[in-house]
Order: sequence, then structure tokens, then C-alpha cells
Amino acid sequence: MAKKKIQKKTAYHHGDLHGQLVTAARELIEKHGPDSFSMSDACRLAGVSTAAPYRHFSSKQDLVTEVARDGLARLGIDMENHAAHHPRGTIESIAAIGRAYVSFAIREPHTFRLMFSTEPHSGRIAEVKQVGMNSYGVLLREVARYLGEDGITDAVLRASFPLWTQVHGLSFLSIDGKLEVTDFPVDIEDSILLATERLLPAASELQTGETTQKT
Amino acid sequence: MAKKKIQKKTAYHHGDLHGQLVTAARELIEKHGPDSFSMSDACRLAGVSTAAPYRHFSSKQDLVTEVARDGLARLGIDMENHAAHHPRGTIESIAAIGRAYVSFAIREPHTFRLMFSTEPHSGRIAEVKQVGMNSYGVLLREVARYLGEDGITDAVLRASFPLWTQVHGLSFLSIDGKLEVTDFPVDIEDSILLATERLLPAASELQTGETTQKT
DNA sequence: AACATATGTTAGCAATAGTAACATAGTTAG
DNA sequence: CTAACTATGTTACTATTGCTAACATATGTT
Repeated sequence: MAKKKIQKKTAYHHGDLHGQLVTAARELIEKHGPDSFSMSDACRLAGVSTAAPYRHFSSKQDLVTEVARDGLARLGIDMENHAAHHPRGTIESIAAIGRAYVSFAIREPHTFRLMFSTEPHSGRIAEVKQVGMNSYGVLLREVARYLGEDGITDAVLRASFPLWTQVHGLSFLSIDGKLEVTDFPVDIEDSILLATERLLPAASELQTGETTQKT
Repeated sequence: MAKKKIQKKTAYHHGDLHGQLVTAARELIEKHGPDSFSMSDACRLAGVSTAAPYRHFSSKQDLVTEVARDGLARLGIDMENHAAHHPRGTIESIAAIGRAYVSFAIREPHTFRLMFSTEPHSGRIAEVKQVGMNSYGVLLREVARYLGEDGITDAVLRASFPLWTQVHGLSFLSIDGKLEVTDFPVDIEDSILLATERLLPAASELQTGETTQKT
């Protein structure tokens, strides 16, 4: 059961080509953008021939999708970690989730774009969507705590979606350089906090019971 | 592939190859996505050889950028038209601009994504940004009217940006199929109106003069 | 040791972006 | 009108790329 380490000792078998290709792909995509990404480059980086990847991925698309899937999972972890630094179920913890979201987008803009693009993932859309939903669950649970709801009720969904929309839009505008589109630059942290306050039902509007409010 | 020649007047010179290539590119990009778009396909559609486009566009990128640029301009016209159907400077006219925005995204998702992607436009980013700014101006002017401001003041910029963010995010979530991510589907019209009301300074907070409020 | 399986290689194909050399049409100067 | 000029098209070609096929080597099971 002894696992071979990642070594160039044995010329032929690579050890963990699958993993290294994903890493190589992520790095290359982040460096030159997904359009310029080529399977050949990834192979050069991993030090294998151009045919090797097809033992692990059915196509270039498939590898790219793997990068996106992995990104969505990491985003969820990021959000959870950020939220954990604040009292649970508060505006602060919810805004922290938003900051994690935008922060990820700015840190890995190309991956981020891939994560929310359905086009390159044909055939695995449902799978990717599922991973994305898991990450969205971090926000949903936090909003549920804020609203005092027991579980993911309609009220929780209704309150969460505008928040998602806002940070999602802010993320894209950020990575596409639209924050300095006027001579009045936008402050990301302020934007998130302010939008969270405005979009969430105010504390005064909250019922203490689990009554669902109608619009 | 459907081979649809538009004209066959003179055998050699084409008449308006530039325009027809942009049209062909837009159609193909909208049909199969920008990744699958090939110069060759556009040539087939326009009925010319694969070398012909390079008399009009320096590269494939350049043609794609033209599609994006054109899209941004058309978006601005759409927004203006929508706003004009409502009393100017009201929440209604502002929400109408948002509806035009999301509606464009849904109608031409691939083009929309290109319009806000800086990556494929290297070398012409400033130019594309300028066209985008002109279209953004439609919203800015409408918000200025709502606030009773004389021109695009800081208050106008501060109030407009969250609105842009919101419809931008809603657009992307829509075209990426995230509206039905839970079993509680989102209503786009409602979302826009509600977010506009929440994010704009309420009528009660507004000064009647042209005083700029400070934060 | 022998086989089966997983994983790597080299060779090659078809499609594509882009270039070079050449051809033809429309425009303008004489 | 014709000749030259310019704009715009063509065919022929190259390099790169995604991917497949046939073959080679390592690993693990019996």
C-alpha cells in the first residue's frame, strides 16, 4: 500500500498526473486566461506528452470543468471561514461571506468566471451546479440564523437571493475593471456592508417567531 | 451548418464584408458560444475565403471585440428606450432601465458576457470601456433626475453604482441558470423593482434643493 | 512467471488562425 | 479612355492545437 511520492525518479509513470494537470490548468488559466489556455501548455508544465492527459480527462473541456468545480468548492470553504470570524447570524457575518466571495473573484478572476459559466461545462452542468449549491448553502444557513428561521425556508431564500445577486455583480464589475469607471472609485467593503444592510430585512422588521412574512 | 449567403451580387468584391462579418460573428457567437466561434465559420457564412477577413480585422480577437463594442452600444439604446416609456426620474423609469439590462443579457447571453469581459479585448480596452460608459450614462442621468441633482454629481454616482451592481449580478445569474437553483424560483421583474426601491435613497430622504448630501 | 490493467509514449490527422504572393475590381490622374 | 493606384478578394502555405490510434512500460493479482 506504499504510495509513490511525486518524483521524477521513474521516468514513465507520473505519480499524480491527474492532480498536477488540474493544478497546471488552474495556474495557466489564471495567468493567461481560459481562452489562451492550451492542453499542450499544461502538458509542458507537467512534463508529459500531449496524449497523456486523455487517460485522465475526456477532453480539454473536461479538465477546465474540473478547475471550475474545484474553485466552487474552495469558494464555499472561504465563505465559511470568513463567517466563522464573526458572531453567527449577524449582519457582520453575512457581510463577511460577501467579502469572501468578492475576494475570491479578485484573487482568481479567470477561475471565478469559469465557475459561473455554463458554456464550457456541457455534460457536467448538473454536477457543477450541485457543488455551487453546496457553497451557496453557507450563505443560506447564515441568513436563516439572522432571520431566526428554522431551516432554509422561503423567507430565507427570498432574503438571500438579492444578497447573492449583489456580491455576484460586484465581483464581476470588480474583475472587469468597472470600479474605476468614473472618477469616483467604489470602495468594495463599504459597498458590501451597505448593500447587505439595505437588502436584508431590518432587525426591526424581524419577527421573533418563525412566521414567514409575505410581500 | 446552415450556409446562408446573404448576397451574391458581384463575384469578387463583396459590398460590405466588414458589416456582414460582424453580423455573422454575432450570430455564430450567440448560437454556439464564443469558445466554439471560429473565423472559418464566419467566412463560410459570409461566403468568402478564410483570408478575406484580415483585410478588415487584424485578428479574430479584433472581430470579437467589434461584436462586444456593438453590443454595448445597442444596450445603451435599449435602456434609453425603456426609460422613455415612463415618467422621467422616477423609480419606475430607473427600474425600467434595469429591466432593459437584464432583458438584453437574456436575449444575447454570449454577447453580453463578451461585452463585460476585458480579456478578449486587449489593445482596445479603453475604446470598449468608453462605449460602455456612454451606456452607463443613461442610468446616471436618470438617477440624477430622481435625486434632483444638476448633472452627474458624487451623490449620483454613489446612488447609481449599487443599482448597476444589482442588475449586473442578476443578469449573470439569469443567463447562468441560477434563478432556479432552489425550488423557489426568482421573479426577475420583482427582483429589480424591489432592489431598486431598497437601494435607492427613499423619497423621504431626498432634499428638494440641489444640495449634495455628504456621508 | 503470466496475465490484466492503468498509464505513459510516438506518430499522425483534421481544423484552425494567420501570412504571403497573386488577382481583380473600383477610383482617380493624365 | 487608359494607366496607375488602392482596396479587397483568392489560393497556397505554415505552425499550433485537440484528439486518436497503435504501441510501450509499469503495477498488481493470481
